[in-house]
Amino acid sequence: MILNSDFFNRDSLIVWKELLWKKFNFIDSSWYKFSGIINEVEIYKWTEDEASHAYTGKTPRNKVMFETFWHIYVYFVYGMYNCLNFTTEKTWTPGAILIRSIIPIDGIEKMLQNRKTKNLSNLTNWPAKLCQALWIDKSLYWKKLCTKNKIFTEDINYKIKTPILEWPRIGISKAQDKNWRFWFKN
DNA sequence: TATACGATCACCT
DNA sequence: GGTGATCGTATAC
Repeated sequence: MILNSDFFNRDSLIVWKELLWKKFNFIDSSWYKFSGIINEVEIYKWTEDEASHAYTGKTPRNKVMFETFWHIYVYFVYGMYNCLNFTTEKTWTPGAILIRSIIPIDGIEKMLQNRKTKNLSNLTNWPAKLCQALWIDKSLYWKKLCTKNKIFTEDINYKIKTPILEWPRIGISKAQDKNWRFWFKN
């Protein structure tokens, strides 16, 4: 079952729980298919979250968080990396879930090529590595998560068996008291 | 118009 | 464990 607008049009603190163990699919411009199981996320939530890009208000970069849910928010960091987010929560309520890690399923050959590595365990297990492996960049900004756009999330009826771990988010200097990073071990 | 810095990673010791 | 790479964005002037 493909996850639709109703799935993302909810509180981020609810969406993340159901997003773990879902399958992320991305088919690139040459119809090459990538996919993987989402196993680590972080939540960025208005308005009480100082670490969120949306905290200080709407800007050209973050406006997709304000104006949509069920869409892609890609941003560029540290001069060389991209990070992938899904927007959540109703329009004008900016929320996003950062996809920090997936367990690769389809397209592993090309992921290895894109990342210039032979190390499987090092392939898609951090946000910027994930984008390198799948060649995700700002061209996906504001795309809707649906099959027509060849980028979507899918419920494949995995039952969560592994305990979910909560932890402070990574690489931020503000709002470190929030345990809004969630993941499970492979 | 100028400046400082970040939701990071790879490579070095 | 420490550091350099590298540039879009926000913010200050």
